[in-house]
Amino acid sequence: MAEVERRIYTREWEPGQSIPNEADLAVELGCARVTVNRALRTLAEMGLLDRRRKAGTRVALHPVGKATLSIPLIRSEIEAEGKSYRYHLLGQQIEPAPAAVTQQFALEAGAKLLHVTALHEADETPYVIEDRWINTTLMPHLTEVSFARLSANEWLLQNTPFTHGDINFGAKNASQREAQLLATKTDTALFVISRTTWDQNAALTMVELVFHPGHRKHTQL
Amino acid sequence: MAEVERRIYTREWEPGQSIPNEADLAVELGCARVTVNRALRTLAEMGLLDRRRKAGTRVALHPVGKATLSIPLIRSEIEAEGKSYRYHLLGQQIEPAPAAVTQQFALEAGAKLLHVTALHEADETPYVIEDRWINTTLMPHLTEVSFARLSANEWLLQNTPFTHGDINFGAKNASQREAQLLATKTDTALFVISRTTWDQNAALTMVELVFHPGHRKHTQL
DNA sequence: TAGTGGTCTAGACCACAGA
DNA sequence: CTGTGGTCTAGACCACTAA
Repeated sequence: MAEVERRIYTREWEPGQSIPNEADLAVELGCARVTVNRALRTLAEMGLLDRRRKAGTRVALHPVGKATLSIPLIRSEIEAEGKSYRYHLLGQQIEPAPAAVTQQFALEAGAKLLHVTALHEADETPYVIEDRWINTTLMPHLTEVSFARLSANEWLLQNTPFTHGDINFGAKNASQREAQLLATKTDTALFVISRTTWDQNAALTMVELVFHPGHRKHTQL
Repeated sequence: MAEVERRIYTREWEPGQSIPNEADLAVELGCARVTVNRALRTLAEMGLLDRRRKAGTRVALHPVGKATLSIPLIRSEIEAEGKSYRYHLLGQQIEPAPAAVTQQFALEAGAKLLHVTALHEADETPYVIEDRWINTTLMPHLTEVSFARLSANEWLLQNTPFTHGDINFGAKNASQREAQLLATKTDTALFVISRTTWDQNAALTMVELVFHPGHRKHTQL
């Protein structure tokens, strides 16, 4: 793997260029084909190579960045920064959901769903607002859980298996209420993460996380 | 792999629980140990398992989301949406860099560096502002390249090998100039990606991408 | 120190997709 | 049709680290 990486890096193998097949490389490098396969597969996952059956392996044209973002619990995220965590439930009620939500959940317009809003604090200062809709038609027992102590974020992650999710990163101007909760001015630019979590084909929950001003999500390439 | 995934998913193996070791699993499932290893390694990469030598393999406590974001060329990103791409160079000059930049580049304050600003358009409407500083002390030949036709984004990605990068996602209120370029109002919340690219220990380039209002970066979990 | 995952080998068959 | 990567096997030694 190191040798192949070296050849790519030194441009001995140029971007777009086809490299020898696994069998040949194994002979040349004096190792088993499985070993070559493992190395090339890993490099392909890293985005340095493009592999296709029959067509062979090529050096990726654009060393396309693949950033892996970890999406931890909000509590873990805050504690990882060495700050104290505090949680306030702002509201938990069954109410008619907006169209954007019922549509994702494949329910008729105006269906009543569980709506949970909460504020997470780091070192006694507002960190993020959690605004969540939960599809109680799939999880009716959830109407009896109180999120006063344990956040919905945490409860769901620990108790609800899911198969996949959609995430959107964006920005929005703070509404009056958001500004108040996050101790900032109306219209301040806030970083927003929206997430929908699915189990098979059914949407379980949608959440919007509105972060305090200046918050940045960091990752490595 | 499917069988292990099933056991995790059905809670037959609960979060935090230790699962049999590779050798035992191989016997139980009637396959070779390497095959078990491959499966468990993949599941660990997906975040479903935690593996440690001697300590064994456990079901991950928090099915921690790992979203992989692809960071493509801006042109590719726009063309992938089926829109036409257009590029305008706004400025390209050697000038004293702000402290935040010289610090990252490990240069003395006030060092003169190449500063490139450009606007990328999708379907004739502003898409993103690219504001870039390039460490010309490492790439002196770059002072002679014109980015009038080909964006620095594209040129660098194709010509400059790098080992790693830092990415930050955030939000900012549009400055007057940004608002004008993106055809919006001052103070509108804009989604921002900042990236620093490194070769070994040396920072090559820093770029801030300020997207048009409403832009969202999407990915799957 | 011993148990676990990490990695390698030589050989084999298969599935896919380009030519 | 056929070359390529995808995957599997049985067996082996090693490196790390928790007990």
